[in-house]
Amino acid sequence: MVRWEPGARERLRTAALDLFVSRGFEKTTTADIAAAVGLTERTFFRHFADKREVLFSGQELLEQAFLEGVAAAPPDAAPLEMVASALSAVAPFFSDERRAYSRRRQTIISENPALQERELLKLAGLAVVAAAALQARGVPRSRATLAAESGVTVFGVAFGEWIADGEERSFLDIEHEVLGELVAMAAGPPPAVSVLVKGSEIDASRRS
Amino acid sequence: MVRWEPGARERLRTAALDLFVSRGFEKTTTADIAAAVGLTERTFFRHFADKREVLFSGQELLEQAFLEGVAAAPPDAAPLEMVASALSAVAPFFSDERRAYSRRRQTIISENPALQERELLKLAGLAVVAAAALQARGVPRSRATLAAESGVTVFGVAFGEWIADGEERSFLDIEHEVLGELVAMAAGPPPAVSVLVKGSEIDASRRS
DNA sequence: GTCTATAGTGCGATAGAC
DNA sequence: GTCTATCGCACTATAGAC
Repeated sequence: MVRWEPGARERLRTAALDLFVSRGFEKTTTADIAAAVGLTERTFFRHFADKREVLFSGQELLEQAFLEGVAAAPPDAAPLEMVASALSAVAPFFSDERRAYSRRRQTIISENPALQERELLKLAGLAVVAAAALQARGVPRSRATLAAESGVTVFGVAFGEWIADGEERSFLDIEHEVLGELVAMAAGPPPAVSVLVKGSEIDASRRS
Repeated sequence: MVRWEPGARERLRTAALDLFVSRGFEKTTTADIAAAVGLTERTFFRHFADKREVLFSGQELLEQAFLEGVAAAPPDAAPLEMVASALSAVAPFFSDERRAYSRRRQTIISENPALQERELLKLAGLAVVAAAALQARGVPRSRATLAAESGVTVFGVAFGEWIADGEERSFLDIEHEVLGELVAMAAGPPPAVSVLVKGSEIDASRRS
């Protein structure tokens, strides 16, 4: 007789999501989750730093794909092209078979501010590693940060559309459509932007 | 003799920051903070929903300024021009006198992931209200979201530069420089982006 | 204002795999 | 023997219920 079944991590993850769906996140205790797979609360915390983290595994894989995407862009690629490449590289994670699971998971997250916080932190982490990768390819710091954050914004908006009710386009298609929209938006207005501050009109345009 | 001194909220806020700076965020308990201003832990929680929130008051004012900025843009303004206007509208919050305080506060936040999470949630909230304001001015949902998120990205990057060591430019100047960089970056590469997915080159360009 | 549930930590003990 | 996963227990702080 084995003292412990293998794959405790995975079992905890699936049990947690099931419990969150049926009872809600806050009404599920870490002890509940552990008990559901025949483990103790203490063991839960050896696998996950905190209760929320059980919903956010696999982040490292996303980051890795993002990095590989940046690296895969052609040598003379502009920052936004590297970002586009990174976006393409993560698309395989969001296959049609995964869409139902993602929707279930996102329902839980959208109901809990604490989980939204964690999600935002993970996205921010993605931007940080992407920015580092862009810098490593010679993009200046400020521009690398901006490009990486924009990429993550596109990723987030695309994800939101991908799991929307009735949506059937592929994640990759949506990503590139959103990226195209971002580029079009930025290209739209003239570089010199005239704005209103406290009622008085000023010229806020800059040439660097 | 007064039964309680006025301005409990403010006193709690300043005492909290002082304690966080001297002892660190995690080693400061909510009871410590309350005791420092002669109140009970229970009172602390009547003023702030949780321990982290004590560092994030005044968010409503920022949101309001952002909204007013969007509203102040000319009737025919493009989405990014409304965003530029919103960015200008929040600049007065970040005067030179405030810079030292902002640096102190940010040091604490950057040392604590839990605080970063809260900060990200607040920024996301800013994007949500801004997106709603843009939609109210006729910008389509997807584009409004994208513009609002980009605006918040610019705000965040600008804030990071504003509190950087040795930085002396005004917040408004930095904001518009960063916005200009975003526009330049988007204008740079051609709309058709060729990317690599899993080793095989594909054409990911889209014309909407 | 008091009481209590839950999250999360520290440390020691145990049991199997190698 | 070492390494790793588990358990058990005592403990604090947060946060919400009463």
